[in-house]
Amino acid sequence: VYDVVRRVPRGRVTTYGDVATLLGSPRVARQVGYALAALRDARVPWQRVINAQGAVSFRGDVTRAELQRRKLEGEGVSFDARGRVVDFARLRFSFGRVQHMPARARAPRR
DNA sequence: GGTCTGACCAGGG
DNA sequence: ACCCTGGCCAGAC
Repeated sequence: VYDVVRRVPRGRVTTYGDVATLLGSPRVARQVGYALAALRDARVPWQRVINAQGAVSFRGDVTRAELQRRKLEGEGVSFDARGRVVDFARLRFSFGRVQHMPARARAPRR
C-alpha cells in the first residue's frame, strides 16, 4: 500500500479503491484505509488518498481529516462547498492504467 | 466458530 | 446529483 501511495505525484489524488485495485485486490479498499491509519512513515503522502466520491473521508478522527485537507490545499488541490475535490476526475491519478472495479465479481473462495 | 467494527464502494431509487 | 442500502474483507475480541 505504501509503495503504491508513494507513486502518487504532488497535486494529484487517488482513491482507496484504486490503490486496492492496483494491488490486485479490488475489494479491499477498507484495508487500504486501515493501512494508512497505522502509517508511521512520513515519506508516504497519505493525504493524496481520498474516497471514490472525491472527498476526504472522516470516519474517526476529524482532526486528521482537516489536516489532510490543508495538506492537499497546500499542493494546489482545491475543494468545493460540499467538500469535493474540484476537478476530481482530472486530478485522479491513473498509475498508468487502473482497471475499473468489478463490484460483484468475487474471487474464488478458498 | 460467531460478532462487531471500520481513512470503503456501487447501485438503485 | 443526493441518500440509503447491502455488500465486502481483515482484524480484534
